[in-house]
Amino acid sequence: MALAVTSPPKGSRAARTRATEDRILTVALESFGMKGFDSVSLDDLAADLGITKQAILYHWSSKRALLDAVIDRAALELIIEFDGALSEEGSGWSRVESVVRRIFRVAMRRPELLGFIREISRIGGDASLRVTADLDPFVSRATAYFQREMDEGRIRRCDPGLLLVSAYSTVLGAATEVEVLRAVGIEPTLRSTVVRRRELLAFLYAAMVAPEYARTQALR
Amino acid sequence: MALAVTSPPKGSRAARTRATEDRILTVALESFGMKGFDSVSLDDLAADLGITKQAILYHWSSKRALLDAVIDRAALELIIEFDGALSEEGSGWSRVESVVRRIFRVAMRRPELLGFIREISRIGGDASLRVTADLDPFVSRATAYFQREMDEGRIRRCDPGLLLVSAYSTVLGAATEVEVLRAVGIEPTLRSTVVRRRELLAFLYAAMVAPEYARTQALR
DNA sequence: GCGAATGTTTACCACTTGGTAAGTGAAACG
DNA sequence: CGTTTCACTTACCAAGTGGTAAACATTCGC
Repeated sequence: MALAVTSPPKGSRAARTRATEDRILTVALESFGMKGFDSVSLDDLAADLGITKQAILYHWSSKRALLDAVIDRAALELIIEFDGALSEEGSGWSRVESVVRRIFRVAMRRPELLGFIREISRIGGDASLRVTADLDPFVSRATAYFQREMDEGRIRRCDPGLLLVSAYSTVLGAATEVEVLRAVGIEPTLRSTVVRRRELLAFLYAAMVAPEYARTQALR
Repeated sequence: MALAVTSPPKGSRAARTRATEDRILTVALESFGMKGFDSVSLDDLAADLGITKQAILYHWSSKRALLDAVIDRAALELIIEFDGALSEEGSGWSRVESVVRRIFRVAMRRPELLGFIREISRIGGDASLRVTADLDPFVSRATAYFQREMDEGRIRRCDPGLLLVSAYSTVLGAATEVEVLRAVGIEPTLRSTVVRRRELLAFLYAAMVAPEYARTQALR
C-alpha cells in the first residue's frame, strides 16, 4: 500500500536525489538483511518506498547494481559502528568488552545489518569479494590490535585472525541466532539479552585473556 | 541364459518410491542449504534430478510442504551426526572435543547441512518452529550433559543453555564463515582447517573448562 | 490377463520476476 | 520566456514462478 505523499519537494534537486537514493538504500538494506536478497523483489522494495520499481532502476541499472550499493552502505555503517570502539581509550580486556557491547547494541537495534553480512557471505562470488574488500581496513586494524595485546601479554597468544573469527562468530551468533536461543529455551527479550551479554563476556574473557594477566586484575 | 536385461526397474514399487523421495530430499537439502530456499525453484531442483517439477509436486503437494520434509530430514541427519558424540565414552573436556571435531567434520563434508539450518532460522515462522521442535531432544541431552559436567566441577559454572549457544555459534562460525575467514586472510583449505580446529579447541577449552579442573589435567 | 492404483510426463495457467521504451511534469538554465 | 535536463511514471515484455489437469506408462492385486 503506497502512501500518497504529496509533500512539497524540499531542497535542491541534487539534494532530493541524494535523499531518495538514501531512502532506497536504507529500505533495501533492511529488506535484504531480514528476508534475503532473492526473497525481495524490486516491486516489494518499491511498494515499501511508495514509488515504482522503475524509479529504483533509474538510480541503479539493475538489481545486482543496487546490491553492490547496499553492500557498500552496509560496510560503511558497520565500520562506523565498530571502528569507534577500537579507537576508544582503555586497554586489554576493557576494549574488547566495549567492542562486544557495541556488537550487541547493533544486533539489538539493527539486526538487518548483521543479517545482511551473513546473507552476502552466502551469496558468494563478487558480492562476497566486495564486502570483504570494503571491510578490509577494519579487519586490519582489529587484528593489529589483537597482535599488540598479545605482545604485551594481555591476551592469550594465538593466531590473531582466527581469534577474530572466533570472537566474531561467537558474538554474532549469541546476538543473532534467535532460533537457536529459542531451541535452548531462551526467549530473546530485552532482559534476557542483558544476561546473555554478561554470560558471553565471561565466556570470551575466559577464552581470550591471558591467565597471567587475569591474575593481576582485581576486577571481574 | 535367462538373465534379465531389463535393468531399469529395481526393487518393489514402494522401494523405488522411497528411493525417489530420498533423492529429492537429498538434492533439495543440498540446494536449499547452499543457495537458499527462495533462490531454488522447483524447476531447478527437477533439472538437477533429471525429472520434471510435477514429479516433485506429486510427492509433496507444494514447495512449502517439501521444505517441511527437508527440515525433518536435516534435523534427523544432524542428530545422527552429533548425538552419537554425546554418547561416546570419555568425560569432561574429551567429550566436548569429540563433539567439536564432529561439527568440523560435518562442516567440511556437508556444508549444506549447517547452511540449511542457518537458512531456516532466517525464514522464521513455522519453519523455525519445526526445526526447533525436531532438534529439541538433542538440545535437551546436550544441556543436561553440560549441567552434569558443571555439577562435577569439570566445566566452568554458567547457564548451560547460553554455554551451548556460545559454543554452537563459535564452532559453526569458525567452520562455516568462509567469507569472514577470507577477510582475515585465511583461505579455507583442508590444511588450514586443521589449524583452525586446533586453535578453536584451545579457544573453547579456555572458555569452558573450569580452571581448578584444568590444573589437575596434565595433558594439553 | 485386466482393471486399478501408482508414479511420471506433457500441456497449461495465472501470476511474478527483472528489465526496456516511451512519455510526463517540474525544476534548472539560457 | 523557452527548452533542456532530470526524476519518475505508465505501459509493456519475455522469462520464469508455483501449481493444476489430464494423458500416459508401469506395476500391482485379483
